[in-house]
Order: sequence, then structure tokens, then C-alpha cells
Amino acid sequence: MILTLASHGSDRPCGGRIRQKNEELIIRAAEEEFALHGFKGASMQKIADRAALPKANLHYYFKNKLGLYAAVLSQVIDLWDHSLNELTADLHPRDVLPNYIAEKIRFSREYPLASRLFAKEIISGAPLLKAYFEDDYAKWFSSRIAVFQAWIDQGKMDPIDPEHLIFLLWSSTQHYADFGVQIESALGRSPLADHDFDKATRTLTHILLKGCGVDSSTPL
Amino acid sequence: MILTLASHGSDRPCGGRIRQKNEELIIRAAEEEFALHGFKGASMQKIADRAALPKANLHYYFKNKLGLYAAVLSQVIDLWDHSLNELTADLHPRDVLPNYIAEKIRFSREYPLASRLFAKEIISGAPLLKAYFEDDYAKWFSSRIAVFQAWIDQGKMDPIDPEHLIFLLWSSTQHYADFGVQIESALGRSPLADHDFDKATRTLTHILLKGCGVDSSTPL
DNA sequence: GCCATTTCTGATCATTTGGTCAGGTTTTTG
DNA sequence: CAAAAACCTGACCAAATGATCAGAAATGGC
Repeated sequence: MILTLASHGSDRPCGGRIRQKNEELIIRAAEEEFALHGFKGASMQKIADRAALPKANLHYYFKNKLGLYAAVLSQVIDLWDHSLNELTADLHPRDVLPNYIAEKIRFSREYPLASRLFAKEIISGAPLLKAYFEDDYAKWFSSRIAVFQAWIDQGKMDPIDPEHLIFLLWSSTQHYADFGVQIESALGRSPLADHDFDKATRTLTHILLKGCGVDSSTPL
Repeated sequence: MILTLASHGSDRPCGGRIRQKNEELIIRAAEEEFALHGFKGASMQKIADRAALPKANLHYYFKNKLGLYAAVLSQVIDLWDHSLNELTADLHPRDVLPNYIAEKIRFSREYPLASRLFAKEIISGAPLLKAYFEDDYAKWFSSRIAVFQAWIDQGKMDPIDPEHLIFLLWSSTQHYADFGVQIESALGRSPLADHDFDKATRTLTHILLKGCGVDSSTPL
């Protein structure tokens, strides 16, 4: 996704070797800082320190703070789009949903910063993502609804509100990234182990599939 | 809950008439600002503007920014404690869980700022809540686990991991506060109507109860 | 090896930040 | 009503903020 914003970097994949390397470096550092403190709370100096570059260098590659933020956010959305686009109506939810849940939890584990950054942006009212929500996301959302509705019409699952089921899938899996600290405290383990994520995946899959009336022979 | 921090206000319920009124006013303004921008991103000046008070006045009632933040956070936790402490093992989950879900969603709707503030704090690593998590929260959490375990032992529900069920209850309901903006975009309605929250409650209740193997005669 | 382009950065700027304080005003108390 | 306590705030401060820019340094094409 290309945020319609003068980010003067990262929106076009071209650029010299050095440029590419440093933009990557800066974006990585910025992701941490923005995920930790949000847009307003993050400081260019801290990002520069994290990237081990002089602050002025950031402004050589990115027009300003907002441009850098947009670049980071854009990369996050891209990552999402490229990672999670299964779910087609002709397959059976029994086969598709467990995979989707597992994939989503794996994503939460692998890219917690992306998830948290995104969460903070939305909690703040999503000023930069409003346009995205009314365009790409709206299309994606209604196409997903169609899939679930088809499954319902074919009697493959209970007549559940697809919208809220999507929210449930999203929230329950995302939670393991965004609220990781709280979960680690509750489970008394930091960081969480493979075993914890497996258990989470199994439990979620059991409850959601059974709850939606999707028959599956997945035991606990 | 009393955060162990010099907040020099709001931790003891005493104080003059005027003090009580103004602290309330400031905390309310601070809640909005902190929920929107997080601790680092919020500005004392903006909070003062929001409360229609001179900035210096904030520092009369609260030692510093961190003190004010702690006071706000403490109030949020109190609100939680006072609003959601049902769930006892001798009752049947069929009767208790729907109520809990409904209550939690109602809370998300009524106090979205509290929810978002809390979410941002946790996403940021919960520097102020670490102590709370290792004390009060850990106790609460294990007592809740005991309730679910009892239900499982009594055959009132499937042998599900109680920990992850609690996470699921938390995340799915909380979502309607924290990600309200995204949900409004997806549903094409802003703000959401009674009807939306009812539907959310019904859908969640259906999926979670059925998914946990709690027999209930709640139709869609 | 030369020159154009890209890359880099120290110094600097205006603004905003959290925070202080002296001295005022209002409210409460005896 | 006077003294004491509580309340209020404009002016101010040092530090940090995002941003700029001139000119140095490195790089790459020929």
C-alpha cells in the first residue's frame, strides 16, 4: 500500500544501494520507536540514536517525521497484504480457518512491532489510515464477508454475523502481539515459548470453529 | 488501585471541595489526551487547554506529568475493579458468561477512553503497571482460572485452557473500544448504534459459549 | 583521474516541552 | 473580621523538539 503522502523515500523501490540500505535501517529503528511511543511520542533523535546515524541524516532520506511515519506504516500494511490473503469460498472453513488462525498468531509472534504500531495508530483515531480504511480495506472487508456468507448459505457454518466474526478473528489473534506484556505477566513467562503459542492456536481454533458450527475433528 | 507513585492527589479521597472538583476536571482532560497520544506524546499544555485551566494550575494539583498519568491510570483500574468482579464457580457458565460478555462490551462502549489508555500503556510495555501485574492482577487472574477449571471439572464446559479463554474474552470485547475507529469504518457507521453493540454481544455470546461446549438455548 | 551526483553532518534555528516560583487572590477557620 | 490556609497564575527557565542548510566527503560513470 502506498500512503498518499510525501514520504520521499520507500514509496518507489528504486534508489541507490546506499540509499536502500540506510532507508531500511532507519525504518527499522523508527518502527521500534513508533511502536513504543506512538507518532507524537516518538523522537527523531531517539530514532537516529537507535539507527546509529546523525539526526540530520534522517532528514536527508525522509522529508520529515510524518513522512518517515508514513513510510513505516506503509511497510506494515504491505507486510499484512502479502502475508494474509487466503480464505476463498470454494474451500471448506474446516480446512481454511485453522490455517488462518495459525497464520495470524504466527504473524503476531513474528512481527509484534508491526502489530503494535498499527494498533496505536488506530487507537489514536487512525488519522493516516482513514483513507485506506475507506478504500482498500473496505473492499477487502466486504470480500471477506462474502466468503463467510457463502459458507453460511452452503450450510457449512452457523448463521453468524460475518462482520463480528471477522472482528473476533482479528482481535483474538492480534491480542498476542499487542498485549504481549500482559500475557507474559499472566502466564509468568517472558518471552513466551513455542508451547504457549501452540496452546493459544489450538484453544482458539477449537473455540472458534466449534462456536461457528464448523464441524472438525480437531481434538484438544 | 493505588499506584505506588507520588501523584500527590487522587490517591487519598480527602481534600477540599475545590480540590476535588479541579482534580476531577484535570483527570478527565488528561484521560482524553493520554488516550489519544500516550504518555510521552501527551502535552501538559494541551491537557491544560482541554481543562480550560492555566498550565501552572495542573502542577499545583499534581507533582508532575508522571504523577498525573499515574492518577489517571489508577482511576481506570479502579473503574475496572468496581465494574467487573462477578464470575463465581458455584453458578453455571451458561448463566454467568453471557452476562460477563454483555457487561464487558457495555463497558467498552461506555468508557472507551479508559480502555484505550490502558491498551496504549500495555503496548508501550506497561512500565507503570508491571508492579500491578505481578501483584493484584496475578491474584485476580489465578482466581479466575480456578473458576473456569472448576467448571471444567464439573463437566460444565469443554476442557479448554482457561488462560487462553480469559485472553479471548478480554480481547474480543475490548476490541470494540480500542479498535472502534476501524470497526466504524468497516461497518460504515459512525458512531455505532445500539443495534451494532447488541449484534456484537449476541454473536460473541453464541460463538464463545458454543465454542466452549456450554450448552445454552440462546438462538441467534 | 576528473567531474557530477549522491551521501553525509555539524552547527544552528524557532518552537515546544515539562517544570518552577514568587506573589497574588480567594476561601475557610476561629 | 482577621489570620491562616488553600488556591491561583503570569513570567520565566533549561532542555528537548522537529527542521534547515551550507559545505564537506564519498561514490560512481566515463
